[in-house]
Amino acid sequence: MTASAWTDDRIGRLKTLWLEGQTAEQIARDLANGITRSAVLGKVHRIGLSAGRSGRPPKGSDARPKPVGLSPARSLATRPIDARPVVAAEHGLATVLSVRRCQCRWPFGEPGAADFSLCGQPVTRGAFCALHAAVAYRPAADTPRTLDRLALLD
DNA sequence: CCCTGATTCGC
DNA sequence: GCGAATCAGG
Repeated sequence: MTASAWTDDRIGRLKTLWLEGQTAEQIARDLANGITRSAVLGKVHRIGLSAGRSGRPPKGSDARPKPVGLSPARSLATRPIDARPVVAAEHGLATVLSVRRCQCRWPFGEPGAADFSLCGQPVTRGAFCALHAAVAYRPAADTPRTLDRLALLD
């Protein structure tokens, strides 16, 4: 078969593992083939993920140290009023910062979004609860039943 | 020094 | 679009 062909299946695994918090090297190892961490990173970036982890700030050529134009007189009473993201945990019961080792880390929504959350259910296998583990750690052959259950999640 | 990820270049 | 190399940060 085509050794390096990023199909939806592999991309899905890539996204899941990446959002799991797995390192590029781990993902590369999970994907197997001839995929190295560089290949994983390249795909991850092109796909739209990346950014949010360590590494390097968005800079390429110009450091842009903010030359001039700084507002001299700014209302120092600028209220740090927030948009009140109280609606947060609508899908999951945990956040990336609050989730514990024993809680399911299945991602809900887009990472970085205000409503992004994690499942938070008791972990059964690896980093997920029984239901999500069945999807994340698919044994080998994905039964249509498993995918059908996924649809029932939401 | 090690590790990580991010960005950029070449194919 | 793909991978590898390189750079930068922790």
